[in-house]
Amino acid sequence: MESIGVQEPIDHESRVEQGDHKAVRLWLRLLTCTNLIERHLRGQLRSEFDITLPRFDLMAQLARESEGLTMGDLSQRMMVSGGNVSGIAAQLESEGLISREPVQGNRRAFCVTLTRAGQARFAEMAEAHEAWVAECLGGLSDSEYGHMMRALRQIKLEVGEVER
Amino acid sequence: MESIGVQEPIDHESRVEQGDHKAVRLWLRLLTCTNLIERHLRGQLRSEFDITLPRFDLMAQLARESEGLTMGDLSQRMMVSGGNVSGIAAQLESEGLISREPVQGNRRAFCVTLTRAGQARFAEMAEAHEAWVAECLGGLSDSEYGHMMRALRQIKLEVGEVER
DNA sequence: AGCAAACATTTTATGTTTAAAATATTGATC
DNA sequence: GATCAATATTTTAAACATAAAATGTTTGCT
Repeated sequence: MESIGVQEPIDHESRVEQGDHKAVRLWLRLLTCTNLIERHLRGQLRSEFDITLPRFDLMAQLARESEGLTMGDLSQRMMVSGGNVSGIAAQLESEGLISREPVQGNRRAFCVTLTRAGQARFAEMAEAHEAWVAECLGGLSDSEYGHMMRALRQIKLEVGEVER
Repeated sequence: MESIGVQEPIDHESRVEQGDHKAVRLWLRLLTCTNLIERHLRGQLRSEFDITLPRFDLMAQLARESEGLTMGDLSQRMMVSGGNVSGIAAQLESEGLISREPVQGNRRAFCVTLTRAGQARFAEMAEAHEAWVAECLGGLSDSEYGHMMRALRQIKLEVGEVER
């Protein structure tokens, strides 16, 4: 095991110099935080359930839609490329956690759903996942939570504008 | 959770339940936001300077340390694995943007620095980068900015505790 | 019907990222 | 001074990610 950054955590954010702008400082802190949590969740999923974050993510999307989703839907919701979804889905299918069946009336598309085994497996994982996230983010007050949610919504809108 | 009584009050149960959902919602929003910005910056760096985000990040770490950094320092500060830094540094070195020289007194380590060309190149990119970040995050009020910075610092601490 | 454009997915090539094993060096201890 | 653990880096294998080309399918248009 390599165990990076286990000791004294020197990261993006703590090395920022005074000359850097407010926005950059916020961005680096945002990035650091997200990376830390993502790394933690990835490690937990791996050690507890021997699954990767992208595979968990795909299953989570399906768990919200009992009717199933097409590959394209998954690509959109997971915000990754179609080719990527193909690969991840192929693995989950080979493990028997999802199934891909033809859609009647459209022979281009597949309808992807969780198998019975996939549902059971996901239920276990989701409970643990929720607890891990709560450990990381549960310490915020209601007010802090509200501020964060509002600010993030605004940021999301602004990035959308910029991309246009 | 403590769960002292045999019959748990419904509102306590549901409060916990709700709290957990809250944390997950915040996490998903945080992740989405960060990914959106990261994707934007990655695209801009690619189209404007034909460089990837990890390469830019490595150069940014070096730009802050005129004395240079070892590969291990870089790994820690970039929060990526050592093997990853090896690959990225090899590319930047072959492009003449960084140099890696032996450290006197420690034949294991390398001292990595920006070359003259690397400094010039980074200066250009950093200016554009700051503007792109400001486009995404500059719309927040001072108060919102402060709330975000405080909340993120707390989250960072909590994740650190959890990892221990 | 014929044909072109759009759609849904997979394949391919390339590159990033990680974990783990491998290599080599250093320092401490006996 | 021999040995062993810690350190610094590279290499390897597997998973993930993207863009772009390829493969089929559907729809609309004439």
